[in-house]
Amino acid sequence: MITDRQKKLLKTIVENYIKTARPVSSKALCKRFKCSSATIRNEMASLEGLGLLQKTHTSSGRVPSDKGYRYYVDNIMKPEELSDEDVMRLGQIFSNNSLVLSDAISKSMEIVSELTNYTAIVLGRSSDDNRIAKVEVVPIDNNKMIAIVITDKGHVENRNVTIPDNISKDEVKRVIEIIDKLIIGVSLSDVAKVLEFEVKPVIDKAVKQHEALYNAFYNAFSDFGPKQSVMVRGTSNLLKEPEFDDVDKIRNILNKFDDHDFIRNIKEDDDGIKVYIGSENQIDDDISVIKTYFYKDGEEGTIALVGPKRMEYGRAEALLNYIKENIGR
Amino acid sequence: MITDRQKKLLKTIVENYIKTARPVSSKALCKRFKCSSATIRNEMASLEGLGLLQKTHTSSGRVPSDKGYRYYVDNIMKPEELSDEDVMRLGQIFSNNSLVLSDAISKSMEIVSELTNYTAIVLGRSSDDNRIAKVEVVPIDNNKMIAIVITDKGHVENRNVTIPDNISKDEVKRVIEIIDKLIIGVSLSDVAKVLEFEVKPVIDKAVKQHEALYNAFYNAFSDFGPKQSVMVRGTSNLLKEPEFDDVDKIRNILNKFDDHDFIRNIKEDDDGIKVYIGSENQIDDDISVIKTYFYKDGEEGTIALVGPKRMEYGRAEALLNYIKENIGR
DNA sequence: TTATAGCAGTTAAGCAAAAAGAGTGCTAAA
DNA sequence: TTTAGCACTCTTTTTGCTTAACTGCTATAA
Repeated sequence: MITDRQKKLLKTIVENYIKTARPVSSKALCKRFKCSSATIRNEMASLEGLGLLQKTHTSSGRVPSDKGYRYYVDNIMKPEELSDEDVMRLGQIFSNNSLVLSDAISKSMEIVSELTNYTAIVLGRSSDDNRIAKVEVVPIDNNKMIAIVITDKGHVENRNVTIPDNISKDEVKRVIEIIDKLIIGVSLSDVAKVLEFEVKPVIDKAVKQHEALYNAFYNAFSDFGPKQSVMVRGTSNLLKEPEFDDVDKIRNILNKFDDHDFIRNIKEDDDGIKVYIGSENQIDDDISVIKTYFYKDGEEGTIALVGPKRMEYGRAEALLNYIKENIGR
Repeated sequence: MITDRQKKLLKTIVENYIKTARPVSSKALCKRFKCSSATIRNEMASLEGLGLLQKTHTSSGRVPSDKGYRYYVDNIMKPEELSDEDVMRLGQIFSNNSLVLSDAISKSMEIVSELTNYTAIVLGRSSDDNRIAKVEVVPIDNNKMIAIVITDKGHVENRNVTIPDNISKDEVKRVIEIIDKLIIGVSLSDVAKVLEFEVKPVIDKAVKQHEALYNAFYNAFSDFGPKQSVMVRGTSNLLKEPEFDDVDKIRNILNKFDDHDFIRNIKEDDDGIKVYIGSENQIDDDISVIKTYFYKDGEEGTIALVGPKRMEYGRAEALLNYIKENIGR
């Protein structure tokens, strides 16, 4: 078990290290603990024995281990209040309610990245409970139409439809009517299936140039599935931190940020705010990721902050929490 | 004036340096020029006198100066043919014609970034010749509607409209009818003005709760102006090049990439393919930018590649050219 | 003129040794 | 349980030295 004094010591070391990025020496803590450096050293040795602290080399000061950060996050850290400035900056975004949800989230996370110097990630997709409420087809010229699909949750997608030559307007109109009738109420992820197995047979019977026309619409509509949008902002902020002063480390991290397949894996399904410290995430041993799931109006996804392991966990959590709550209005 | 042999020498040095990233020594060129290193040294000294070559230190081999690269790009380099692989990778994108134009451009530039290891930038906006062709308003629930605006060029934008409480459906309907009637044919950048000076007076007269309703729609519609979308992809690719092995340099460059206001300034209005070498661009002295303007169907913008000054200019130009031509179909 | 061989001079880069500084662990005493 | 003191360890910085890679220049040959 860990004593109260050890707990306080761990807290002080973690917070000191978060602030300064330098190993914390026993001497530096004498005043605060009103005892000699030797006493502190004894306690530090105990904490190291428990695996909560570590040294960067034999004669260095102490640094929290991953386990130490974990203990700090789980047992010591208290929820933090946002500063007035933080609230003010973010409030502006959410008070503008003509913004589409995904834009509001992106913008607010951009601001959080600025405020914290961490990298902000937003993963979004339309959730499976989006059902097609309306299909609108607008002709642009003889060969081109815009197909717009609106779901019951207010999600909008649009695609180009290229109409092959030598097809009468009537036939096009008939195809649109057929699709419109059969596709209303279908979930976005089922559109391709419904087109193939329910719409196609009807078109085959009712329309002359059925093959070409069907294909034109199928191409446009078949990819409404669960595409995930990816936003990564403020990568350079993160690199200002002193632990990222090594070219290879930077390259490695930026490679991951550039790899959208990798970033998509950051997806979080847990509704709480989760912290992944150092080796607990796949980015880098010096990095922590804090993230949470969100859902609103047929749009779901993950918001995440990527910072140094020396992250201000309390503040990061408060910021994510604020955004999450504002997403839910 | 520059002699033929000097021209050939400059060409060899530039291309050699582009390949190896190491200063080119006189000795290394003996074989190719069938003469002694001393002869090469004399010629190198002349080229240095003309400002086309420079040394990294007194006893180093030669490296092209900015002026040297410029001479190479303007007078020596020949247009390059794309390799079959390049064409194949890019062709896939443009053969899929249900992709919205902006997606096709983004995707193809992403691929170019992969192929070249340079950073790809796409700046896009709807051009001023987009006129509103259709306004569609879809109710989602009692308080929320989605307003969709489609232009004659096929551009689609959507916004949330939050309807204040205690307003009858009839009034909402009337407002939509008024807006729809007056806004058709208006250019996107004039929407805010038209709403204020033409639509508002009509609504004021015809509708009871005019103030609140007008504001709801104005908020949604007032920002259709020239917003510029920004895409930056493959930043980490660029950093693989050996000249970016310095942490401060990397930080400086990434800072610029993260700063979307800065990136927007990369905008190019010239229809040709332009090269900005080293100090000619604002990013970094070791960087070159190659870019061009594009326009298609009411969408305009800039595509750019950011690479080391040691860029394969011919190939980069060919790639941009290919994409530009395919945008124009 | 133009090209070449030879040589002195310059610089970067790598390596080892030395010196300084920051902290620790351990022991013995309070 | 706490503390003072001291030996020890490791990092960081500085310095000098050596090697290798080039160049510029000069004198000579074609």
